[in-house]
Amino acid sequence: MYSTKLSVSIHILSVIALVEEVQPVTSEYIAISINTNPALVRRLMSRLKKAKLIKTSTKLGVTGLARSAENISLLDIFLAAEDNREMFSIHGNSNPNCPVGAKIEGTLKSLYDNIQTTTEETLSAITLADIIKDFI
Amino acid sequence: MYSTKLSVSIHILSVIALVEEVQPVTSEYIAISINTNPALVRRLMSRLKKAKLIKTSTKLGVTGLARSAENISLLDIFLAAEDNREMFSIHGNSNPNCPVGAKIEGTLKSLYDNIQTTTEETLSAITLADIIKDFI
DNA sequence: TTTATTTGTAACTATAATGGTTACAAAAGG
DNA sequence: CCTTTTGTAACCATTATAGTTACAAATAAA
Repeated sequence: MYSTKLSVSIHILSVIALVEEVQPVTSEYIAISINTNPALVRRLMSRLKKAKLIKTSTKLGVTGLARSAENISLLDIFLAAEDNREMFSIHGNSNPNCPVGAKIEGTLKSLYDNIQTTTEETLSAITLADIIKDFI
Repeated sequence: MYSTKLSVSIHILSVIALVEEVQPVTSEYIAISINTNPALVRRLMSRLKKAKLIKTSTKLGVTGLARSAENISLLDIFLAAEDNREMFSIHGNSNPNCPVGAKIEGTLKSLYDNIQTTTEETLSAITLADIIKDFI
């Protein structure tokens, strides 16, 4: 189970998408909507900025999305938000003197890689624009 | 990121599938292949038994798969192994006096439900038989 | 040029989950 | 009966998460 980083990032981007036309938004403004504290929001903002999803400026705060909501996919947000993006963990250290132990890591790796690819394709088909329809 | 429970469960089931014809297998035998300790194996065995994937008996150990490897899907194993099966966590406690905060939980829930369903369909298309081909 | 504001980040804390381990009662084959 | 093995409870160490405080650096605007 992944952390709430993706969920909170979607929340952050949604608030920005809805307000960017009107005014720059600060981490404090967003934090009030999420009901958490500004530093936590800035930590995620920093990731979103590095992933080129938002524009920020000291003194002004977030000045807007770096791309249109139609061009930001859930996969983009996921890749920006999560450190450990692999869905399943593989146990290491299996016994090499056993037919299963000797090959299990490789087998699981290629198995999981395929599943991961399929899931990421699903994520890339959904955009921020799809999501914010709910809030308008 | 999910725990290694699915990976270790696949390992356990693979060893059983390969050896069941010859002899019953004990948690200790399996633990040696995984390079861990028998209690950890039994903890997972207990789940696999409750999910009706394996047959066990005190004194003998694991007496075999409860169904053929062709009829055990990765989804079956996943559901048996993991407690928290939801892929993404949702942050609670958002501010209801904000258009986004008021609806975000519901929006994320239905969004994630759809993604989850798609991923689980992928898992259900893969069987234990597919996996153990690698070990034979 | 100065000032006020906000980002960006480091450091620390509490809590929860994970993987690992020991221990032992209960079941059951032989 | 006796021996073996499951099934489970109770710990422990480690790690990740979410939350929080604090502050230097950047910068818009007066």
